[in-house]
Amino acid sequence: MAAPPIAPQELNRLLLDWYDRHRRRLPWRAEPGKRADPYHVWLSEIMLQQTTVATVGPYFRRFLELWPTVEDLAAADLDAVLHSWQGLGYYARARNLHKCAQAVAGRHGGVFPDTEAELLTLPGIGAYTAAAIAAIAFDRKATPADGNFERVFARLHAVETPLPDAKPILRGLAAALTPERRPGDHAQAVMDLGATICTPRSPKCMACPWHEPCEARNLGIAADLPRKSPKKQKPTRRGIAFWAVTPGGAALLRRRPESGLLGGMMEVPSTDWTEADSALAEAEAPVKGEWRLLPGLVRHTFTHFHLELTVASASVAEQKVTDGVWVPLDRLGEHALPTVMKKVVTHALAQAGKQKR
DNA sequence: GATTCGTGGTC
DNA sequence: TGACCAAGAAT
Repeated sequence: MAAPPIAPQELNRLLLDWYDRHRRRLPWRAEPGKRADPYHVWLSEIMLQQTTVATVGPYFRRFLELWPTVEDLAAADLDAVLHSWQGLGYYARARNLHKCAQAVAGRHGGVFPDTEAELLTLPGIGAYTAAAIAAIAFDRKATPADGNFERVFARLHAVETPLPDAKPILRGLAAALTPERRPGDHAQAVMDLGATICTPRSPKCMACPWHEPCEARNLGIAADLPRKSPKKQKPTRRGIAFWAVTPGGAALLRRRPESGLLGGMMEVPSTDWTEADSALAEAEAPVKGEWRLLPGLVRHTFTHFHLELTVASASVAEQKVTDGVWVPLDRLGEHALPTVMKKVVTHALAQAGKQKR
């Protein structure tokens, strides 16, 4: 049984009417009817990539305190940017953020380009983010097809093709509904709908402005869409982290390579992380010492593997190291430590402290 | 086109 | 407890 036909204009009227009444107040949004600051929109969109609104809030506010304009951000040290980004994850975003700020400050005199095509040329801005900035900051007709869009339109049209194969189909369906009038509000309306009503689990269909025309709801399969292709299971990698502390109370950290996993962030030196069992390999330690394995494990899960780190500890004299820096324990907070390394530090301090007593 | 890239919350 | 999930981009 096909759902009763409904004109695109009517769908859009229902959506915008709902949005005007239920619009979320978010730190990066302008007051109703006003144009948002493109710098704020860009910064928020980068932070929001694969990251929840609740997590982004404090980071967004902190970045604006530290760097009120894109030119301030462009003039900052990359280390300072990475440090402020610590805990947000996907650290390539922070490196590209800095690059992008420098491009905007340099090429455009601190003014963001206002077309999708130009935005797309900037570092860290892909198809989604270019469309989002064009629509939200400049009210241009663009379709930022994020996960919310995919879920909402998969349900509205009962698309049963699993993701990611369904992406181009869903993007087309969304684009067909993008209006000439208020395209920015339209985009934010779909996102708000996806975030608050058309949620992944237990969608609140009774409160949805598209309750009547939604094909998936009419079929009773709204909560089952979008379907997704099965994911590969994550392997477990293991390694030894070397916690070296001097009598003066300084620990050895080192900077990770600029690209790849946790690129540019600081770490407790460790062996490679491999799927093979890891024995205490003193030859791989960053400095010589009487290394002892601490009890327990540090567990952490990345996007595509589980990690189990065993921490080895040694008390050593402060010495020159080719690759690393000695950091006083009370100044660890000044360095850009990803969450997994904060876990290592916490575990090392707790267990090594116990041993001493 | 498939992989690589974090983290915290939720059920 | 573990798998899934979140306003994706780069390679």
